[in-house]
Amino acid sequence: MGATMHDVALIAGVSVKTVSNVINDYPHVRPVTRNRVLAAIAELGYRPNLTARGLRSGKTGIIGLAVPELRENYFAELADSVIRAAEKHGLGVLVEQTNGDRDTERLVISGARMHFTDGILFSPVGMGQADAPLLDVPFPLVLLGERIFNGPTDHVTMHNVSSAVATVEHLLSIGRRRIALVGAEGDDDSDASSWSLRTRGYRRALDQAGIPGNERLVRRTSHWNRAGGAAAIHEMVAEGQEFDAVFALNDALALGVLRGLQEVGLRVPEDVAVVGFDNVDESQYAVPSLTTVDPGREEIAATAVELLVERINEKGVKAPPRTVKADFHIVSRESTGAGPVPSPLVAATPRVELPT
Amino acid sequence: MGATMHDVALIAGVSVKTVSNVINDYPHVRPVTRNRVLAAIAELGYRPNLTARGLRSGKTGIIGLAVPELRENYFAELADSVIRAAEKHGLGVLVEQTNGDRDTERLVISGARMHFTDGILFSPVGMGQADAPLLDVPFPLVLLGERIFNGPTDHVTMHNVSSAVATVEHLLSIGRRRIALVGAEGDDDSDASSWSLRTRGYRRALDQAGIPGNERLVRRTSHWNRAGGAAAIHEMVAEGQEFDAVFALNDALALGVLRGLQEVGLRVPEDVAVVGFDNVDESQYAVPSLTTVDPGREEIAATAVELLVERINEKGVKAPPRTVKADFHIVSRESTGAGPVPSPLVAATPRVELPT
DNA sequence: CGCAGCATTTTCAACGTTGTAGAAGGGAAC
DNA sequence: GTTCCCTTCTACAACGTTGAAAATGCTGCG
Repeated sequence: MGATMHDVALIAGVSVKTVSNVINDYPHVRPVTRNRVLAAIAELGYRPNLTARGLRSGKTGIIGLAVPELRENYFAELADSVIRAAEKHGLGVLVEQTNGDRDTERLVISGARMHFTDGILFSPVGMGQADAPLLDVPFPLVLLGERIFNGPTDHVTMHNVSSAVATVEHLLSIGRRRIALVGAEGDDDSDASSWSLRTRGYRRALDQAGIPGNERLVRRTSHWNRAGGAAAIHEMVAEGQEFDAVFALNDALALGVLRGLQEVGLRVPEDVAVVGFDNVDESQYAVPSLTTVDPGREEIAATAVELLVERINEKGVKAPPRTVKADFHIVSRESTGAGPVPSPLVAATPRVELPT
Repeated sequence: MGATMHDVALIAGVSVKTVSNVINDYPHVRPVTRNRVLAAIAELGYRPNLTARGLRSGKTGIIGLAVPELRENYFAELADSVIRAAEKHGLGVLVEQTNGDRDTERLVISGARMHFTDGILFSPVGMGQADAPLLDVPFPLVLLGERIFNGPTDHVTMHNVSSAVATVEHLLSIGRRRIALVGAEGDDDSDASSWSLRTRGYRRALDQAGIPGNERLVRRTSHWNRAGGAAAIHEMVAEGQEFDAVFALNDALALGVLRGLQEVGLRVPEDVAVVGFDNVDESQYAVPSLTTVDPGREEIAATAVELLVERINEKGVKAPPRTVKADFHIVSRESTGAGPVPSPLVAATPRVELPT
């Protein structure tokens, strides 16, 4: 197919190593020689074979990103940010979809398909805390999300509890007292999943405000999508529950909540204020625009890539695993009564936490 | 880092080639030997080095996908489909973002960063028909979209004109006569861009119905996003234009149109029916749910991957470039009067899908 | 017993690149 | 003039794998 270094060397009348030296900016090459080589490269349209280079160097310049599904807005936007962050390090990103399926996730980190990559950013959804030992893999791996804590790898996550506290405080500050939570996944919020952590923040904020919790206002949903959010509203209304605010555990749920409220004739924010979580692009275009928690997606992506690059470059160093939590803020929009201009509200806390 | 074939050979007491033979299921290996090798592989946790394999074989098993931005729903969903299609062929997908920038797009197909891939799926937005010659690259390339036709490569695209005709016919069939178009990008629709083709379909359908076109109802927008769609509505209303339907050239615009209509107090679909284009996931959850053209994204992705795989595997064959257009259908939902429950629908060519 | 025919395994070279070692050439210092 | 150093360039080997071809050993048959 393409010309090789050998062809270039032949035309330029030098050794292949000299061609290599020119390409890699080795200092001791005479300008005359350099130009001759560059001319030959141009003439042949030569491009270095990255596979061969990768074999020599032991690196490919590619990192893997394993997420559930790109059609979920949050992960598409995360991938977008990761690709941009990786580009700054000169890295390409190979995207793998796990569908949130535990077996697929395990396959991905088994390295079965990922051996072309220098390391992997992994956002599990199907695997849980019990699978933590499986993360002890022989290649650089950075964990994203909330499914597994205190694993053997670096971990980038968000302030789930404190941002949920801040969210509820925001709702309290605009006078709401009967605040529903939409998106619980069970009755036991003692684990470290997103829903549990955010639910604990919700309960803590109510406690601190001296407001008695109402378990009828803590709604489970079959899925974290718009249908789930809308269904939760219909259920609560059918039961005759009274509420003046909804904290949805992600934006997709919140958008469904907005739809559900419209369908039952409740006004937002006059009758019910709504807050989501994730700050996906879409939230700012909803009707009304959606107040939401920006969990620091850009920062999460940039940090994750940086940690991975460090692990890749200092392979020998068996430094202890690090955990980083991104700063969050609440983006206040129409669904909680803010004007059309978004205004950041609450800011966050320390970033690096050492392993416990 | 990892164990090599050589290590396995040493432990199993065979040559490296025998290890290779076991791994590649070469038939003439004694079961005893095979088992010994497999045991050694298991013991060492050996994984073949794909880089070395790639160097030998000249292939990497990775294809590139170059799209504008993953945060645009359509491209996220396209990437999702492409990754799934590629997986069926045992291929990984390296995703590159061009931001729709012409120079970045040219860089991507120059092969500067993509040399690790066996071929590229390329969805240009910044480049245009004039850049067609640049697509004559020395590696397999499959073109997606409408920016460039009759180029030197395989091309997968959609039925822009006829699906736009069908869309307008759908609006006519429910009694609408003053149909606005939102998303034009200029006055000259003679080129082959998405907007031009769809706009020509719009005009043709009106012509065929004997309805005089009203250029005041053909609206340009700064961007194909929700803000652009909403702004177009506000402008038309401010100008006092009368219209009973809107054909938005993509779903993002259509969602903005829905918002704009609500803001000015027009009901959908009673006062104004709305149709979008793309059938992104989001469209089915809008309020009201959005009637839209499904341009056959799944089929486009699967076809594009297949064409690329063929080119990769028959590299010598300089077969003439092929063009494939995916089947489309119109998905009828609430924004044109379809109820939430499957109801009588207006047919479109060549297929119609019932609302979900 | 010798050899063809086959199953099994090995040796060798190659994919395209880069690190290591060192050779060739020129100039400065003695 | 000799020695030493510096610049510039080259030869060789190696990264881990696999195709081609050759080597080994066994079976059956004349």
